[in-house]
Amino acid sequence: MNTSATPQLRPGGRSARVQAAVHQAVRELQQEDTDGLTVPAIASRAGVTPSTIYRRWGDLTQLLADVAVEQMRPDTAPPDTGTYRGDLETWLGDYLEEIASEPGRKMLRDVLCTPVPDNACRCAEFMAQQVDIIRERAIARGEHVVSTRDVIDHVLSPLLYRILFASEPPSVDDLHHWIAGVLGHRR
Amino acid sequence: MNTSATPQLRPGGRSARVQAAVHQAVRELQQEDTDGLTVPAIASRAGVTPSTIYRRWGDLTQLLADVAVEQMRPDTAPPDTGTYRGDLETWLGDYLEEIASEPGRKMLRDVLCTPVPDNACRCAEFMAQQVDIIRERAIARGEHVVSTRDVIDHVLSPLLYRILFASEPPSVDDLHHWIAGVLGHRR
DNA sequence: TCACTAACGCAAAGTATTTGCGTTAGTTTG
DNA sequence: CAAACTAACGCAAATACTTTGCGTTAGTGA
Repeated sequence: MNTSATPQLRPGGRSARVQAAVHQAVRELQQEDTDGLTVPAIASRAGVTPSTIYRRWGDLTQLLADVAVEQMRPDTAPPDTGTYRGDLETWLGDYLEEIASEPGRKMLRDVLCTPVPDNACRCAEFMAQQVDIIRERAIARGEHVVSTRDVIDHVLSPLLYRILFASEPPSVDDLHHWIAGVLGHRR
Repeated sequence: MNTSATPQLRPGGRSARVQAAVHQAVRELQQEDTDGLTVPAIASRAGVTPSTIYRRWGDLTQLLADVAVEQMRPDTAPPDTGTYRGDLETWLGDYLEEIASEPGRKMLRDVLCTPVPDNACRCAEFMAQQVDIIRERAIARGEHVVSTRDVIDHVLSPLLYRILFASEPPSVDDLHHWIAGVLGHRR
């Protein structure tokens, strides 16, 4: 029932090994089978029994959400292009490309579809962190910056709205237009 | 397998009655049971067999998405408060309250969690229609308006982003701030 | 080392999902 | 209007997934 990734180290805890095996099994099967992604299949691949997965994650959707959140965790800081605007355009461009792809959209759905909102929050924190890194770097350069909140409200939000609700993902031009918008008006 | 609501009228089609019964059963059970919302339960309540539902909708998630989309369809035009800003603040305020509630968030999840993106698109169209009605009314009054696209990008998008990804829904002040933002800057 | 606790494996029981086949209802054609 | 046609439906058997009780095992603290 523990959907979080933080293992509580009480007497009988043995979480790390099983969690790693199950997560890896999910990632592998997601690439191969595309379709037959079931708890028994994951359990078999991970070398555990289905009941282990059910007891630990509850059901398939929560396991998939857990895996998706981990895959969304940034593994590196946004590339430094030398300017605030350049950093935003580059990182958000890469992010757009990644999240607009079919596996990317699947990951987003996996995260959003769990009844517990915690997973989506963690993704939001990841994204805010990246925007913050870009912002701090710009401040160190002496550039004029806007709040991370404004970047999220007026660039990341429309970007994700389009990907989730529209039939076509936003273009890079849309993205640059939104960035120009937040950089243009003050606060 | 026909997940859309438009019934194609070929020889053996008999869709309308069963669809209505199943949709109503889902809505009833969603209020009562909260939890035991299964295909067999829905089928029993609707007076059909489970196989009917599986053949027609594929699985529970697609059925729930279909029902959620129908519940999101606006039944009335946004109230006319006399001004563009007032109409936006009132309709978006009501919308925020509705969609930030637990059943509202559940509906959003149901719509977004289906692999076929068609459902979410229809919801986006519903929302755009409402914003457009408000806009046309303002134009008829001779008011200065902004594009529906800008309202969606800079008001609706952050609103939905917060509801989906943040731990707290946006406040009415946030909403008014976003509306003031789009009404303030040109285009 | 020993006691303790939570997680795990196993297997049986309980549900949900899929599928083949016969039947029924709605549509089109003559 | 009647006959032919087609897709959806009901039924029931087969399959697959999920839940649960109980004994065992591995990690933790004393």
